[in-house]
Amino acid sequence: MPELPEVEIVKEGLVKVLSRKTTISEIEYYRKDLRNKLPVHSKKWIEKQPILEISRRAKYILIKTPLGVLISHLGMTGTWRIRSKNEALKAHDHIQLQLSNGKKLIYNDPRRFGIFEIVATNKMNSYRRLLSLGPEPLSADFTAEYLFATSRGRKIPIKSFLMDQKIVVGVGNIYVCEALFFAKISPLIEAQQLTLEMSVQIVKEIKEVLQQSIDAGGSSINDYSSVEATKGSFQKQHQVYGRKNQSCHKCSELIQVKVISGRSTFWCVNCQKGSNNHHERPKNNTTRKTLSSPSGAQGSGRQHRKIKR
DNA sequence: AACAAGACCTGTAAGC
DNA sequence: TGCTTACAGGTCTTGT
Repeated sequence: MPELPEVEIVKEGLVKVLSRKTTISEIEYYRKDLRNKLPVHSKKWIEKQPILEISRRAKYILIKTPLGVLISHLGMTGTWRIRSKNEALKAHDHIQLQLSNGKKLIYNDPRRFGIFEIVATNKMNSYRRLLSLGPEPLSADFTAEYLFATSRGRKIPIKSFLMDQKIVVGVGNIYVCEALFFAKISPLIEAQQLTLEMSVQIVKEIKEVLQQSIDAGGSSINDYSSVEATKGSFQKQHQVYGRKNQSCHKCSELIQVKVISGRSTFWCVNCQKGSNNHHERPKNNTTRKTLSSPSGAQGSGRQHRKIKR
């Protein structure tokens, strides 16, 4: 479920609930593992300790105390929510954090692709999952020059390249499709075919689409929601993701879908160049980003919600 | 080293 | 209606 914008929203939700004053008084598990075995002995590094900082690195949420850092990755279906008074546990509620102010935080994760680990604070710099991650896409380190240089000699599709967390973090299947649409570049071209000019476009559009999604509260498809259970709305602005056979908002061509390295990939063969797909017709670009104007975006009206009788 | 494909899980929706 | 299959926001491992 969660790419960088969604993880960022969840992290902000945790910031609102936790602080130096409000600590985690107790960590409780309702099963013994997610993707990793749940940490038992190191719980004491977190429990009753002052919260120094809550941050995000890539798709990981980090809750730092003097002794330990609690690490949460949401996998595909992980959520954190506040458990209201007398609320019964639900299916797939795996972890509960009792807070010093009486509130309870619940981690729910049907598919259990998530991660929940505790690392000694003084060993964080050698924590394996954060080693060899690429730059944050919204940081100044993620530049066109960097993308151009790292893509030399790489034959994998640009789409797969951008989803490689060693290259750049936080970009997943939704936002890579969206960013490539705005950059007008086919997901199929080899990474090494990028020109510097194309790199400029891609970097610009990745930053823009991620920031706009954060501003919209993320994309809520199926079950994603924030800690306070609010839904994001960015899915309403998706130009290609999840829009198979619907018409492109820019040129009306039908949106294509193809599996690339195991993930469904959506794009417009007409707007996105390099699909070894001929016509490069310089479409008169009247509608650029319909994004900022909620009035635009509609196009063909119907949303990809099922209306099943 | 680089790349593709499969594995890990469960729920939901589509297809028959 | 009910059974079967395909697919889902992400890593991580295995094999070529």
